[in-house]
Amino acid sequence: MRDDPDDLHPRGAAPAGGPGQGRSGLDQPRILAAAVRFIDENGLRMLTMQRLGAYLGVEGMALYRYVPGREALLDGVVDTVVDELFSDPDVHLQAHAGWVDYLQRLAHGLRRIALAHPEVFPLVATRPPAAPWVRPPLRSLRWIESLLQVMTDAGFSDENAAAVYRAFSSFLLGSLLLEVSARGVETGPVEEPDVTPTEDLSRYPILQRLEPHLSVDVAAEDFEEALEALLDRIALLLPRRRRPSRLAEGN
Amino acid sequence: MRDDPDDLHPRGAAPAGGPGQGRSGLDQPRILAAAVRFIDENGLRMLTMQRLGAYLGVEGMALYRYVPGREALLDGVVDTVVDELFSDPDVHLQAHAGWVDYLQRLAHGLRRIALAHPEVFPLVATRPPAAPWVRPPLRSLRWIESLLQVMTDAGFSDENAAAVYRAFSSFLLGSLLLEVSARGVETGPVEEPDVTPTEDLSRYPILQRLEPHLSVDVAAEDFEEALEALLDRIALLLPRRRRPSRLAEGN
DNA sequence: ACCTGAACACCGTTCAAGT
DNA sequence: ACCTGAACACCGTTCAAGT
Repeated sequence: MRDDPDDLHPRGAAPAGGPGQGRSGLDQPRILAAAVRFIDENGLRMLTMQRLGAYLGVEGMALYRYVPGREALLDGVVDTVVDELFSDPDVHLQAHAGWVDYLQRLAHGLRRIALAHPEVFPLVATRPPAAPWVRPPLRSLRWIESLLQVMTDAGFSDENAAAVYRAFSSFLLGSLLLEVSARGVETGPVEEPDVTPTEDLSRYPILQRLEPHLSVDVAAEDFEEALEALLDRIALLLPRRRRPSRLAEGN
Repeated sequence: MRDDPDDLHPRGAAPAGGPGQGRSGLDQPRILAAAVRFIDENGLRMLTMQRLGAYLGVEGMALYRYVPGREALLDGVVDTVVDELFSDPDVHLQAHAGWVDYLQRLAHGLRRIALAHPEVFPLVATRPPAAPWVRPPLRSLRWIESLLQVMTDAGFSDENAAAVYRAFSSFLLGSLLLEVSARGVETGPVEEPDVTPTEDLSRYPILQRLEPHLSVDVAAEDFEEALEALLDRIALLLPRRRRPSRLAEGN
């Protein structure tokens, strides 16, 4: 995934930058933002070059002047959404009160993104990364650098910092994908009122009994608990010196 | 994951199937099995009705006699792959030596499936579940029932059994999707030898320094460790009575 | 400079027609 | 009973032509 925004709009040699550049004000960032909104509103399956064109008041072919093709468009959508982290006032590349605070803010920032764009997140989760050491969902070189920086500064070895990045990615990927996929089925695809209502549950008595417990939405609590458990586990990697006690505190 | 569309043929199989019901021996299970093999060999992006037809020695439209459409075909592919759990000699619905053994075998069974079908797994992870309480990747009612049965039999409350199912799903989803996506980029899409070799790493000094640690494949070890940590966390949910000590032991 | 019409190869899907 | 040819609506993509 490209992380260099300059690479994305290579408009060389500053053009006439006045208010009226082009009739429709088409533009790569504008197209990507429109694509994100389109997916949010209509679902990924509805996104087609021609429909996105119409959404922007233009024929589909016009987009090819700004985007190399559909695949690149999807990559751009993923980058656009992940880059919202940079404008999240509660998440900062630099300022933080220790690695625990940093990872907590980062995790919550990514959760906000996933919940704001539930139809986009599966794309964030499954698009093949650009390099083997880029792990979804934190697929931005700047953020990976930042995380590794914070962890090594906090006293983690290089190896452990890398392990933390992997474990953190795995946690976020699992938690958030599970949450958006559960949310997605609530507001599911508008189907005919199933003739076989929810499949025959009578063959699964335990499932039937626990159904209330399984249907209740405790995703937020689950996320907090799993995050705390992960942070505790990470803290155990620190050299013995002065490991912050993280058992039972109230965040 | 090939990108050039020539020569998409089954590796060893004769096009005409078994003893003759119908000329081509077409059949829903046979079509689904062929689809799985096709995706394994050519990647999900290459799967089209016409190519799958050709793969089976038939025109694409012939498939519509056995499968309602492409979406249903993909659902069937997911089910087919997950159902491999039933024929895994190391995983059993009933026989097991306690819940820890059960969850360990189940986790490793799903990991084997993910690694055997890395191109299918993203589908297992992201297809919208049929019901809100079905969580990927363990999206089989029989297995959900089995897991809940084992956990409640082991003394977990209904509520905790449900929480275990969610936490277990989240762990598997994150770990396995991360692993197959990393594996997928190793054997990535055959691209032109990037002119900008791996993007400009010089702007990310920590990333550059830790690159060896990030590139090394320790997915198996990471999986074991995260699984052990999860099992420890689950054990804490048990009533105080006689909780098996699970701190520091050799699997 | 920017957009559109027309064209091409391919897709999913339906259905009458063949065997 | 099972498969195919032909047809339809829609895709992604290219490119000459319009403005």
